[in-house]
Amino acid sequence: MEPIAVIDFETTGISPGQQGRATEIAAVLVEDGHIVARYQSLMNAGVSVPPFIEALTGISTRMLREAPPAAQVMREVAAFVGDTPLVAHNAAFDQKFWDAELARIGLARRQAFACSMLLSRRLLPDAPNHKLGNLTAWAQLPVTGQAHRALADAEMAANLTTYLLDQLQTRHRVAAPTHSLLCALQRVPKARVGEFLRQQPGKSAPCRSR
DNA sequence: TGCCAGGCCCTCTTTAGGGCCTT
Repeated sequence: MEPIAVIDFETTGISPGQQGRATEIAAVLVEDGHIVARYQSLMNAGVSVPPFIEALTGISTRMLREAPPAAQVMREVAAFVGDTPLVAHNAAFDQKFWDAELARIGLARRQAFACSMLLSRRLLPDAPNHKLGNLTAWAQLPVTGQAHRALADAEMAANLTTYLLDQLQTRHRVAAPTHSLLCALQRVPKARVGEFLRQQPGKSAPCRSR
């Protein structure tokens, strides 16, 4: 599969705007199932961190005061990612902040987002739920650090995405899944996932027992 | 004044409602 960039934001709220700004971002580049590069930074958008968010993330207003400006961080992470296709867990959330923070510095997103949460709902229906931390534990993937910090969550989402790609290849015998396939799969109604996967071209031969 | 995210997904649904998931 082509390289992908998995990103994760920490923010002051649930939606961009006056009450919602990014406080931290991480991006990891994944090639051939391995994380090959990492970017992580707190960012100072001139906002205060609500007590609930500080308790959740450990990120305080004082930490942000000492962080580089949000505009500088977004320019750096946008350059780090380039045109690499994007992935995030519950990508609708991260996409909103990615687009909003880029717009503040006059930039626009150039690539599509795939969502590891929508994909896990389709490919891991037996999981007890689809929270990132719980999926990581359920699939016995590595614990990458403190949950609700951007780099740890981005690495967990990257590991989960690699796991989902492995499921596509070994369980569903899709020979060469692409980011475009992930974007299409996440929009397929759950009841039609099996039919969709059976129709994929380039499937490898069925496994034969010895 | 009152509201305050929003798309996905399931079901005791479809002329709707509520939980999930992200911070």
